[in-house]
Amino acid sequence: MGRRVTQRDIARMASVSQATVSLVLNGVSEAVARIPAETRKRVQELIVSTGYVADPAARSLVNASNRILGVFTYEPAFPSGQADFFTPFLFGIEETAQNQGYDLLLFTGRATEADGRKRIFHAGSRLRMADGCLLLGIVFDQDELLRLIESDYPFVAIGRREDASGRVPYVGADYVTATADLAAQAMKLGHSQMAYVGPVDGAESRSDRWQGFARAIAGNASVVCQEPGSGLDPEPLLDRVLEAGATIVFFVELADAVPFRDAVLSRGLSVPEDLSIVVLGSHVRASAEGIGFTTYAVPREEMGRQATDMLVGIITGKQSPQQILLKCNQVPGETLGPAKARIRT
Amino acid sequence: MGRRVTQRDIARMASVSQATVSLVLNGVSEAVARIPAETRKRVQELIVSTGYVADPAARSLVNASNRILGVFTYEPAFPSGQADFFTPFLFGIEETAQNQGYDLLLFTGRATEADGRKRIFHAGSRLRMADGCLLLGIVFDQDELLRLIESDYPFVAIGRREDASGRVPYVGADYVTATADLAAQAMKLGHSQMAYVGPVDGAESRSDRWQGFARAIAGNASVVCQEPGSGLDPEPLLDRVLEAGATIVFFVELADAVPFRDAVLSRGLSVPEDLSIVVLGSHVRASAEGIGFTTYAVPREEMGRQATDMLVGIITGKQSPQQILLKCNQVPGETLGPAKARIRT
DNA sequence: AAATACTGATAATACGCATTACCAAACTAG
DNA sequence: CTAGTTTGGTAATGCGTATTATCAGTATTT
Repeated sequence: MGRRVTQRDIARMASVSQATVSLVLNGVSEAVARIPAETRKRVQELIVSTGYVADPAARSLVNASNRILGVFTYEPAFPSGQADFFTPFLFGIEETAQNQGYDLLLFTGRATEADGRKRIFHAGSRLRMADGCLLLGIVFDQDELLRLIESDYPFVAIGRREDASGRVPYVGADYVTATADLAAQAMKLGHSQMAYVGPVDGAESRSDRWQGFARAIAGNASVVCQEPGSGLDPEPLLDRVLEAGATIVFFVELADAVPFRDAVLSRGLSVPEDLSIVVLGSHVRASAEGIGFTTYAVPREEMGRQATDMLVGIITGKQSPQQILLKCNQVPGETLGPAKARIRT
Repeated sequence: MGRRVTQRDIARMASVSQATVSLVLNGVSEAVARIPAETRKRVQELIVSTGYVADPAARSLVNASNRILGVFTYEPAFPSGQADFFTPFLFGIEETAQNQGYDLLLFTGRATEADGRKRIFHAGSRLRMADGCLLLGIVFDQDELLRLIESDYPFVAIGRREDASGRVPYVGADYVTATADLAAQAMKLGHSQMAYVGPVDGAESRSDRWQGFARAIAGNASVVCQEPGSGLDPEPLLDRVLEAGATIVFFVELADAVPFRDAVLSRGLSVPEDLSIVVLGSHVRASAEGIGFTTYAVPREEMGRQATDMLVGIITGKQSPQQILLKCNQVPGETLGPAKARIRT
């Protein structure tokens, strides 16, 4: 490749000094440096015609902004499994970055041999090429969060993070309230024997659901069956659920709910007449899949948008780091109905 | 931002020079600089204990490379409509970039007021932040391609491009052969009256399909019906197809084929007994949608991978720009069957 | 005519790192 | 004792940019 054009090249062409080019480029006010309109214009034109762009490396050496937002995903960003999980966030991020005039730098860093996780900090990390960074993922690394905070590097997490003694700026989804609302709705419909399929602790997004659920039913309904979820065989699961006398099943993962529903139907039972099914959060896709599960929509695009806005605000100093929870909208669906006297099998 | 540890800090602590720290850090061989094991160890320990990481900006200033690959999409990258189109490419690109140790810079640039298209070159373009660039999209801008080539900037297009007098490096899909194969297969099954739904010119990917199709059937079968496709009302389309006496319909867009098939079925006809349907290319998703259309798979991930590899090769000077077409694998499906005496309606 | 103010720049410097040329001291060979 | 060699480093430099102090020349005021 023919060497990149530098300010010196432009300076030579315009018969001025490199300093002048820099001053024109950054449009400094008359107060700090006087450059007559004529010279200014001459340099400007060279800049445009050569397609010159300041080298981000050199700029960040002298502590200037690059109009680049970093995006780091703890789990591999694209590889298929995660695809549907991350892409909605990226939609929102890209849209907002575009509006704000920032480009996106996707950190691809490889997973370490040690624990198979990606690391933000590692020899050769290009984190500082970006003016700030968005963090996505299910599970975060504590030490890295601390280090980010201590180094005062602008960043925003997507998803609630109570790590690092609560100093992590984030835009999350209010799983607690949304889940509690669904549970309350179920109780109003007469359900008192409930099953819950999914993890009850671990990442915030998991434990929040369980807590919202547990608090809502406290005293007025009981959990007769609780399973960890994720790839369970639907048939034995259904056996246990019916055995326990549950009239409704709450699923954390849509992926678990789909085969379960099939199992219910193929056993001659109907949903929600005989058994109600509720999914705790899903993306827009869920409704497009044909089956109208009762659930709530996690506003992933909007989370991406607001996180990006917040990050830009922090970078430009117009906003201080915050912690925001967005409301999840209820999706009525067709799988939640009134409780019915239990059919013992 | 609290100042970070630099090589100078470490040098002071270890009572050596900054140069020595750099030499130890990069583990240069004895041949180029002799550092006794003792000193080496002392410095190493300081590096570890301080958690020092070389500033990527300073590093790339020296190496004249940013280890960043740009990604430019002519159509908006993520916004939902295009989502499923671009993401498979991005999977492959991300995977390979990661393996090669490059990060990805997504150019978000806005569409111009004038024609609603995005531009690579515009005031403030950060193209040159990347060491090279991947180009995605259906329709490219001729002038910009020329400018890229003339400026000797490393880039690779995804999808065949015959613009700019054939000097565009690309990794494309062999639509011609794949389409011709399907057409030949159809003829072997006795089809001679064919319908073709989709554009016959415009972008290479469109015209390639038509040409592969037209050449394959030349003389031995005839096109009794040709429609532009894209959001056609399926009912009238079906009328015209049957009217014309076609025994098979080729669709460029899966999105057109799905409602068409529904229309056929709801009219009491069966596929492929009464009418065969073939889709000219689709992503992996197609098969997962439940309906097993006869088609061929465009290897989008692989295109992304090979394009990225080529780009890195060009940047590092280990490879010269090339033009590559990848084979599309046939997907047998269940919608292509033997031709049958036509039912006149 | 001398002092002062303004104009239009530029030279110099720092940022953090990699790299090369060079050097003083210790050691060895003759 | 001198010349050469090896050891263990260091000083200097450049990468491309932003920024500040400075300056030569011209215009204006006293």
